[in-house]
Amino acid sequence: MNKLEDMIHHAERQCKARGARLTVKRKQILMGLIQSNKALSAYDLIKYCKDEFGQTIPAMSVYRILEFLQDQLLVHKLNLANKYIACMHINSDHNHAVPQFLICSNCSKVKEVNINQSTISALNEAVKNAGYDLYK
Amino acid sequence: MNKLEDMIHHAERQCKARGARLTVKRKQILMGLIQSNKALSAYDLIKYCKDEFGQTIPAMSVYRILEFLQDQLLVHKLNLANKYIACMHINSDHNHAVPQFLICSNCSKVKEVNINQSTISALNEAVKNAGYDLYK
DNA sequence: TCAATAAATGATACGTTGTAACATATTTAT
DNA sequence: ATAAATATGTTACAACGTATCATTTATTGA
Repeated sequence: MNKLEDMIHHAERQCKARGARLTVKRKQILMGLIQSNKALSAYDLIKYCKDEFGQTIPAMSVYRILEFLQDQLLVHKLNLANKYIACMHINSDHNHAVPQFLICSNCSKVKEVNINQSTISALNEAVKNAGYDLYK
Repeated sequence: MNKLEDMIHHAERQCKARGARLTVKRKQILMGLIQSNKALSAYDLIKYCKDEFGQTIPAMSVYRILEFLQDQLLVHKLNLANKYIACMHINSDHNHAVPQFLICSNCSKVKEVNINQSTISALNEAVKNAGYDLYK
């Protein structure tokens, strides 16, 4: 199986089903995120499109494309970092819970996990009982 | 008990023990991080010092101060985001394991957790067995 | 088919963030 | 008190993010 092709194909059908268009450039950006397998900045993706497809896409367009991909639930934005990662559930039919990320402070590895609200609450409670507060 | 004062006091003794100086400005930056209780950017801290102490600290100085505070194990840097948080263990004597952060993709809440290497390895293994790769 | 409309992308300009290089001030030690 | 070390300031610039307006490309309906 080719995971990349699978995911792109699934993304196309998902867009079509919503009456949205997965244009060439949008597809390229999405491919960049899927292939890189890590969180990328908009400018990382500009570089990727330049290197990979010889396409010079202006920053503004990349930001708009990323916004579009988020709306289509194909991409997550890490607000803290202004970086983006492909949703790991693109080609599955999981329901999209609130995504959370484990981020290594050394190497910036990111692990997407879905944690349901009750678990979050429990964690909150446990931390509080231990005499700490969650960073907010 | 006053948590802030405790932590500052502990930080001062810790610096002195290492032959380092916790100057006024360094203390102010550290206080900002402790009080805010969340991850801050250098420019957030410039604003904090301006608002709180009427101090105008140049960006360069803030970056250097943050580097110093990291060296003293008083502050963590979230490399992915170029933001900084006070180490939650400033006034305890826990040994400093590799810090990890749970970051909410919506509101940017950050939870610092210490996970030992064997747990990380186990997580890695489990994820792999499930047919996924950790984002890197 | 072809104008009218909507959707997508491009260009320009500017505010914010991060850092390198060099200069000054402050502290420490002799 | 002076030299050396430490801490902070200044300037200039590169990278990142976005608002505004302009242009191109796709879709629709007579």
